[in-house]
Amino acid sequence: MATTGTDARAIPDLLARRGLRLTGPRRAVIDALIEGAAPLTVAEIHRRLRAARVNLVSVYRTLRLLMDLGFVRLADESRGTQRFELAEAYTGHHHHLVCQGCGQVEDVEGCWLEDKMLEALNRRLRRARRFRVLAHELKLLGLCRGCA
Amino acid sequence: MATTGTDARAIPDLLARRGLRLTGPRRAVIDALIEGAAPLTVAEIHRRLRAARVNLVSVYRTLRLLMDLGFVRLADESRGTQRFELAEAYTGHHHHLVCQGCGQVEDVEGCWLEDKMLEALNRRLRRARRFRVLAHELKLLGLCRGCA
DNA sequence: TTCAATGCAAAAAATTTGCATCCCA
DNA sequence: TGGGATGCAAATTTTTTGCATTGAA
Repeated sequence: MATTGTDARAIPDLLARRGLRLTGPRRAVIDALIEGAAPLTVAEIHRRLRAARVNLVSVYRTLRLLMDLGFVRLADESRGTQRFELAEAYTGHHHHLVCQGCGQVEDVEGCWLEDKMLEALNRRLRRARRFRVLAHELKLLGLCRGCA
Repeated sequence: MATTGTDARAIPDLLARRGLRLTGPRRAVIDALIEGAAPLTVAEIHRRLRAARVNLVSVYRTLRLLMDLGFVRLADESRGTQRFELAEAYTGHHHHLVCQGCGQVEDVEGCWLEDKMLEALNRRLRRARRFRVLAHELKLLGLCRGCA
């Protein structure tokens, strides 16, 4: 996981400051996202939390909450199931390597898209399509070590 | 839809040439993908086919078949449900505008990523991560006309 | 005519909701 | 202690599978 940006370990405090309760399941889900080195599915998070005996439904509910608060985002799911990761404020801007063999997703730090190109593209889409670009995602598809 | 590349109307013939049967549901799904100006969900395709009385299961099975044959690809689903579009051989290389308001997906023709940048990136990932890049997807997230 | 393809029903997988109980603030 | 959060069960939604029937070649 890219480690630029704010420290995600502050998220529990931010939750508390908003008047929300800091419970075991919530701490556990946040920890799993911090420790996970890449976007995780609900099932993967739940599996990592089996020691904490957290209910699957609580994983779903906590992720929804963290999404609504902007701490977590949906990192594009490559086959059917959704994958979640910390918001870019915590991970830093990065992109994804998606293995077409096993479906695993890895992060790649940084961004290779040139600002000038992005600006020109945004202007053009704003004018020609009336679409306002707010963010971008680049996904590199291919084969990982194991699947090559 | 970008219209560079081979004519997708040849797909039925290609199916037949492979010894597969050209049935009503298959023609209908292919037509829907050709006429649809952007990646479509199974539900959207099924809705467009209600006049032809095609079973939902046949939509799923036909899409799977077309995927396996390389005529169709999974265009990244932005929220839960998968979206399908014709392979790049038929649509031409393009990227997607995804509205964060309504979830609708539009195509943008062409590619603004520079070849040199892509090549450098591929070399670097091959060396540093042993990941072999075969394709890329760029998604521009924002707000469409209606949702702005 | 024949066997692949379809439709219907039902199973499986993924996600959400209702409600009684629990426990953080 | 009170009300938000959890867990369990059950409902929804999305996708897949089994099997008898149909229809394209």
